[in-house]
Amino acid sequence: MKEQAIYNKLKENKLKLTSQRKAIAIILQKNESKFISCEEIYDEISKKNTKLNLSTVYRTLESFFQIGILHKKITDGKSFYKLMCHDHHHHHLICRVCKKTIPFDYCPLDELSKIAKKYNFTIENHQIEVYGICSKCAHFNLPTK
Amino acid sequence: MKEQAIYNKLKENKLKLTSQRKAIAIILQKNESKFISCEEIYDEISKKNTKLNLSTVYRTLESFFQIGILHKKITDGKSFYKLMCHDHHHHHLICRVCKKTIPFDYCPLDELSKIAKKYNFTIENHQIEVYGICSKCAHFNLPTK
DNA sequence: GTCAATGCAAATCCTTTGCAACTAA
DNA sequence: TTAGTTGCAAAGGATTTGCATTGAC
Repeated sequence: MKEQAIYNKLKENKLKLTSQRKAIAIILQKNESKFISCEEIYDEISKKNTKLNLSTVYRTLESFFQIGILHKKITDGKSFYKLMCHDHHHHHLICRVCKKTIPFDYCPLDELSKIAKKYNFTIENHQIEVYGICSKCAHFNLPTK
Repeated sequence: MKEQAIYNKLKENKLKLTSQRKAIAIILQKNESKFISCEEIYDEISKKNTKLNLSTVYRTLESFFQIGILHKKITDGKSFYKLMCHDHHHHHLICRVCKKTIPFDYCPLDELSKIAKKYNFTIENHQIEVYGICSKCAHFNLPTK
């Protein structure tokens, strides 16, 4: 998702384009390929230029999420966000060391729908996540936690 | 998982069988088909008979989880647990209203493994969860959040 | 000018921890 | 007897909130 696309989305949703939101959007873009936490974003911005408050980061990420430009994901009781690449539907391989995500197209939704139908269950959404170690981190061989 | 099986597991792992752990095991069994939170377990026990402390519940569930008799799952920054039915590998349809889980056998792990191989990614575990509304809750028609 | 967004500090929610007292084995 | 468990109260981490001030439109 490009910077301009983000700004347009904000406008569409009547959210003002503040300097803080710009800064956050830029960090999100830089990390387009991985989930990052509020704190990481906060640190990366405040160690450089602009001053901003942690709660602003929380509020901003939450509104970005609500207008549909972010993926959100909670691990170990902590929230992580990632820019939508609003292309096609996909799922991820997620490296537990570097947190990088590798998207893949495969999705067994047809199969899942059949199963749901059998139980009269109405699917609203689904999550398929494959955790492990990416090739670059393979040599670290860190313990699971 | 039966009560006795739980007690055996405790013994195997040199965990003492205390009255608190018994009480917690019983509640877990009563709720075998759904994920429940520490607080729910705590409430259900303390409103009746035995007195016990919330931190005991936290500690107990965590050790139960560590010896492999519980599934753990974090939603909205809150932990939920559920007894393992230590049968075969499976995934769940999860009702967002009543939190009930419907297990199903289908698992596309072969397909996921192929994908992982392509990226030299080593799979450690995977999660497939299908959220929605079960047939019993269908008429509630509650908003997503 | 107006209303939304921000900073700040305090509050909240869930969970963990230190330690002394207790209890299953 | 004694190591593992518990209760209690206090601490911790992540996130949220109230409110006065600021800033985008």
